[in-house]
Amino acid sequence: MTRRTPPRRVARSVLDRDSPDVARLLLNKVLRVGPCAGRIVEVEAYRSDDPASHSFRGRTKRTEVMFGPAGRLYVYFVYGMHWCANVVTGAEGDGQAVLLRALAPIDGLDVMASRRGRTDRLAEGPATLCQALGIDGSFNGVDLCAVDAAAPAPIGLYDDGVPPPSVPVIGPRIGITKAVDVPWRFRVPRVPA
DNA sequence: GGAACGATCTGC
DNA sequence: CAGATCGTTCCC
Repeated sequence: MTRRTPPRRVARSVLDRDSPDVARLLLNKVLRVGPCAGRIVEVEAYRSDDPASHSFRGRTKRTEVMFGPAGRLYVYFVYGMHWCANVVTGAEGDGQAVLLRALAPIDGLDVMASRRGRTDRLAEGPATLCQALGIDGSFNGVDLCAVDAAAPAPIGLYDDGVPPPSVPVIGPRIGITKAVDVPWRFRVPRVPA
């Protein structure tokens, strides 16, 4: 993937809208955590009026960040061993987020490979993505749209000029048991060349 | 206080 | 296809 423009941070205003819309916009954006970076190629949208969402049952200690302002990272622990990361979207109080499901690695491949214990499929799946980038609970709530001194490592969401796909692959979300037919998973299609 | 259940991944 | 493994949530 050729970088077309110098990377610049994604503006918070881009994220301050409905998560299914933000989900499409996040495709092909770049997430950087320390020395590692990758292009976002698969995401899922969640909303508070959505039975599959953590925010569906209202504000709790865990979902506090999800109800906060757009642009922060919502990190949660699941299945007793995995971390998953979301970008919070919408207005403060909305309880919306976009789950990051897969990245195409750009920088820090060696670090990612070391953390993953393998050299292929470095960031395919929400939990492996977090493992590859070193994202854990200490990253919960960090701001992706500005330098966050409280973050465990330099982190941010960037636009390097590569636009979202005009026609993303759309499908149902993975691993949920409610609202299983809602088509809020979005993926960058495999490009012809 | 206790139990059920995950927005998953890996290896068999 | 089942096991790993534990925080969060909800019910008694």
